[in-house]
Amino acid sequence: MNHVKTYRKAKKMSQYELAQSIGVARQTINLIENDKYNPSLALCLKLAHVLDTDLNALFWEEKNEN
Amino acid sequence: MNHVKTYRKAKKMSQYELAQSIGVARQTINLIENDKYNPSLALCLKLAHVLDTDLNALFWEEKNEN
DNA sequence: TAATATGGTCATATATAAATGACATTGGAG
DNA sequence: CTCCAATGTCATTTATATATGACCATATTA
Repeated sequence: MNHVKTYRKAKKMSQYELAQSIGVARQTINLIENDKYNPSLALCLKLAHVLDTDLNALFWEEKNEN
Repeated sequence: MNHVKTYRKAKKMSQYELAQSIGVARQTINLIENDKYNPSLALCLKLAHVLDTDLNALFWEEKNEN
């Protein structure tokens, strides 16, 4: 689970607006939010910038297996 | 510029060893280190875990445009 | 009722990440 | 110098990210 949807909602953007603002298709945003696949690093970086956050906030999950 | 090579050297691993440890080809590591392309998020996450670091440390560049 | 905005999903096509095998170069160790 | 490990790079193939167009469901508003 990533946190794209949470950050998008915080900016009050629709999937379409977010897609437009980073130059991808709306379906791409939808699939990413629903973990249907595996975005490229370049796309992750664009998302982080548009959503005023960073890679870790959007995509990093700490492992607590010690 | 990403910091994969720096973190790999810190772990004293070769490109081949790093590639083996995350299940990709050596060339893939080489291309990523030299910014020849655009790895997937899943691959970035594996790299971060194997190199005992996180996404921001490897791939995030702060923008200092204020 | 209809109309619109948003989100989820499908099928098809294209661009590119990644695999594979090969070869050249570099640097260190003998 | 030779030998070898590590790296850089090329060409080809395969898997998949992404684009595009479409359709459906839901909620809201006229």
